[in-house]
Amino acid sequence: MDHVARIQQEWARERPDVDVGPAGVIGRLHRVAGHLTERLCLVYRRFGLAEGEFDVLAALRRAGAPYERAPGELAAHTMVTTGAMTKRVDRLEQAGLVTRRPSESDGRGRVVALTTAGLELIDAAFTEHMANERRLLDALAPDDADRLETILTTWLAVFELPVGEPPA
Amino acid sequence: MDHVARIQQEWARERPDVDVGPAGVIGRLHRVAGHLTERLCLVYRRFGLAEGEFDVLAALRRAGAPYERAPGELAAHTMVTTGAMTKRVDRLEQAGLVTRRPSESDGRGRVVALTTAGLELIDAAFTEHMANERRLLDALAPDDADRLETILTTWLAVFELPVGEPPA
DNA sequence: AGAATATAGCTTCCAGGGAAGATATATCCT
DNA sequence: AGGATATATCTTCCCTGGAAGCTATATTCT
Repeated sequence: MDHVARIQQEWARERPDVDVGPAGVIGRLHRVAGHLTERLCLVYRRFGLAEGEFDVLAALRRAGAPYERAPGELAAHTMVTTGAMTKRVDRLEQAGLVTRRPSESDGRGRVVALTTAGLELIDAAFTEHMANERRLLDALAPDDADRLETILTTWLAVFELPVGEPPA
Repeated sequence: MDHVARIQQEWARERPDVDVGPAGVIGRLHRVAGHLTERLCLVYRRFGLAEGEFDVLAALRRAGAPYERAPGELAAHTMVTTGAMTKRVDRLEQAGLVTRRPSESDGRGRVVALTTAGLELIDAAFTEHMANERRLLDALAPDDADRLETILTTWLAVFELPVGEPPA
């Protein structure tokens, strides 16, 4: 009997007219996500990074050399608003991990780029980050992990590809 | 090919030395959780509530008549600090949905209680909230939903019951 | 009883993100 | 060409929560 099951039990007593079945899946999903985030942040912090900052450096690193992207692109990739991205880049620039310069092709645009220090930091942090995720996932049997990924992929598609992939 | 798969592909190109398999499950879990939160908040907002406020009212409602709990209890139930709870209760008190009075048995303690307006609001909101969760979950086949709950229960136990249930 | 410690809640300060608007540049249309 | 609209980013203000410390009350121990 876990925390979520206790909550469901209380609702069943207080509101027997309502079906609280779905809260079992959704409640546990949120709690698992929260615990995972907490554990992942421990590794980020060892490198002096907050979660959002790690995300930005990772998005730049994934872009490949010369490790550059526009702020708007970064915002879209990391699911935050451009206002939040401005502040993240401010902090990373302050820390000497990225630079910001005007775009050559578009006077409105800026280019955010990893510095050498930023590249080295994210490469080291990412290696440990993935090892950390591996350890966390090892709590599940491999079959369960596969099945979980399949089901989540299905569910995610409902939110992110609601009318089918564009026909290319 | 969803967003998470694209990210994995980019990492595979840039960092072929690292196994990015676990990011498939963990990344999708976080994204699904984020989308669910967004959808759930839409219902809360229809009742003028933020997520945290809904959680507090729900915790009070689940307690059963007379719908009272100590702030510290509420904080533990909803996984926030007592400082955050003080401010949530401030807002709910301001809105006339809860009252706050000194505890009779412990001079240090306070008792937070639903008002009639608070009780009516959370009962109406909870009914719609569960219908909303049901709709969201209906995107999955019933078998998948069951399997998902089972796997998440296993995983959650690793975080919340690390050394086994207390022997009662 | 009286001192030391523990507990409950609150206050203060700070960090992070969202929303809306401001600014500068680009593009489109006549 | 020139005005209207669109786009990219930044700025400002606000909301929420965390961390640490404060105050009042309880409890424990001598």
